[in-house]
Amino acid sequence: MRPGAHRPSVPLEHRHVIRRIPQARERGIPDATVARLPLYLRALNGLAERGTPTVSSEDLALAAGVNSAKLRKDLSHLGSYGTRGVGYDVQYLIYQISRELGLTQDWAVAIVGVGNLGRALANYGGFVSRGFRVAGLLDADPEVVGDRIAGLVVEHTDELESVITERGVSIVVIATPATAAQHVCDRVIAAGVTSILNFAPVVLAVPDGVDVRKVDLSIELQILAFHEQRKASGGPIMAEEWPDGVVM
Amino acid sequence: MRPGAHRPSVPLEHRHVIRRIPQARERGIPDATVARLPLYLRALNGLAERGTPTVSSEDLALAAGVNSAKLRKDLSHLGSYGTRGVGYDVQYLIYQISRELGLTQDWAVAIVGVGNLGRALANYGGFVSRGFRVAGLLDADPEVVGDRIAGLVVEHTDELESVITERGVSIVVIATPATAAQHVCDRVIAAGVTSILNFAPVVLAVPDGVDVRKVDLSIELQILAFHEQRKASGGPIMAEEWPDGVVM
DNA sequence: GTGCCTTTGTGAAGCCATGCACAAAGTGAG
DNA sequence: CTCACTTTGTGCATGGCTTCACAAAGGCAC
Repeated sequence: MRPGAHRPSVPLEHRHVIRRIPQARERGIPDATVARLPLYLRALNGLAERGTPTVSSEDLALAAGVNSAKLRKDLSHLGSYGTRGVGYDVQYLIYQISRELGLTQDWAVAIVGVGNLGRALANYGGFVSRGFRVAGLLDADPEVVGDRIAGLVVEHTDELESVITERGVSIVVIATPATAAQHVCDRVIAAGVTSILNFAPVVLAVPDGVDVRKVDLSIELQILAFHEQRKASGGPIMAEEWPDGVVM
Repeated sequence: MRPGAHRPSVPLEHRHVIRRIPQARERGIPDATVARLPLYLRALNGLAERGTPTVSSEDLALAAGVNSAKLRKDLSHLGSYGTRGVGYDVQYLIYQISRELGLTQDWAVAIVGVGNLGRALANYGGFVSRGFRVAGLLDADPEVVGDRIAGLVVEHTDELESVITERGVSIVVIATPATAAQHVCDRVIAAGVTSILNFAPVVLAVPDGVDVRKVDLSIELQILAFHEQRKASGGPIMAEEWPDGVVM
C-alpha cells in the first residue's frame, strides 16, 4: 500500500548540531503556541517585505495581534533567538519558525470534493505560498471529473488511493458533502494519511495517531451570533419558558 | 448607524426571571463551552431526525466527539435541563441551546468579496439552515457585480453602508483579498456592525466591543504540517544550524 | 572600561478548563 | 413502599495557559 509513504520529511537523522541546543525545544511545544506560530510568521513576512531587519517583541506582538509577554514566551519555546536590547532578526526568526512548523519542506496536499469550497481552496494562493502544493483534486461526480482547476485536472475518487500513494500526499483536505466525509476519511487513512483538514460539518471518527483539524463555517457564525445576542439584548437572561404546549 | 453599538456586554442588572433561575446562567458561559454548543446542537439535530426522544450525556458526548463529563458540565452552564436516570429530552435541549446561541432569531448576514470563497459561502447550506440569512453579496469588481449567486444579485461595495443599514445586517463575512480586508472592516464597523467573520489572512484592527472571528485555511494547514513533521521524524530534535553564510 | 538604556527570557502567581468520582435524584419492578 | 439501577449535576484536584514583573544580557556613548 505505500511502503515508505508518509514520511514526508526526509529522515534527517544525523545532522550535527552546530550551536548550543536551545533548552526549551527538548520536549514538545505547547499546542497553543504552535497555533500562533503561523500568525507570527505572517507578521514577520510582512516586515521582511518592507525590509525591516529586526523587530522587538512589542512591535511583532502588535502586528500579530497578541500580547508581547505571550509572544516572548512562545518564541522562547523554540529557543533563544532574540538579542536583548535589540530584538529579533526578522530573517532568522522566519527561518526558525518555518523550520519548526515544517515549512522548509514540500507538502503534497490532495483536495477531495471539488464543489464551491473545494474550488476556492484549490485556487487559494495561501496554499502554494508556503510549502504546500496541491497534488490532486478529486471528486465523485463524473460531471466534474476532467475539469481543469488551478492548473490541475480533477480526477475521480476511484483514484484516491493511487493519487495518495504515487504522489506522496501526506495531508488530505476533505471538502465533500457531510454524508461522504466519513467514507473518504476512512479511505485516506487506510491509504496511510495521518493528517486531515476537514471542512465537512461532521465529527470524523479516526484511530489514534491521526490528526484531524476541523474548519466549520456555521460554527463560527453561531459563536458570533451568541456574542451578538449578548450585546444586543443587554444581557443574557430573558425568558425562561418553553413555548406553550410543549411537554417535558 | 446604530447609536448604542459596541457596548459589549451590558450590565445585566435588574431583569426579572420567570421560572427558577438556572443558577449557572447568572454569569457568562465560558467561551470554551460556547464554542462547543454548536457541536452539540448538530449532534442533537441528527438524533432528532432519527426520531430519538431522549439521549444520555454518554451517547450525546460520543456523537459530538467529546468526553461526557465535559458535556454535562457544559450543559449545566445553561441550566438544569436533564432528568437523572433518563437523560436529556432531545427537542427541549435543541430549543434551549438554540435560544442560548441566539438562533431562534433571524440573523442577516452580508458577504463582502465574491471570489471563489465568497461564492462557496453564499452557496453553503449551513448558513440558511439555522437562523442565518444571506442578505447581501458585495464585491468591488464591476465584472462580478450583477451576477446572480444563490438567488442574490451581487452589489457593488459602494452600497455597503446602505445594505447594512437598510437590511439590518448585524454580521458581516469578509472574504476579500487581504489587502482590502482592513478597509472593508473599518467601513462595516463605522456602519454599526460589531460581529465580523474574517477569512482574509490578516489581523484586523478593531475597537473594543467588536468581535472578530478568524478562519484561516493556511494556518490550519501549517498546524497540521507541524504535527505531521513530528510524527514523521520520530522526534523533535533534528538540526539546529542556520544555513551557511548567514550571520548571527 | 563604565554607566545607562533597551529588550529579552523566565520565575511565579493566578486563571480557566478538563476530567474524575460521587452524592443526589429520578425511574421502574415487584 | 422499598430496592436496585441509571444518569445527572458538581465539588475538587490537576494541569496548562496567560500575564506580570524583573533580573540578566546586550548595545551604545563617552
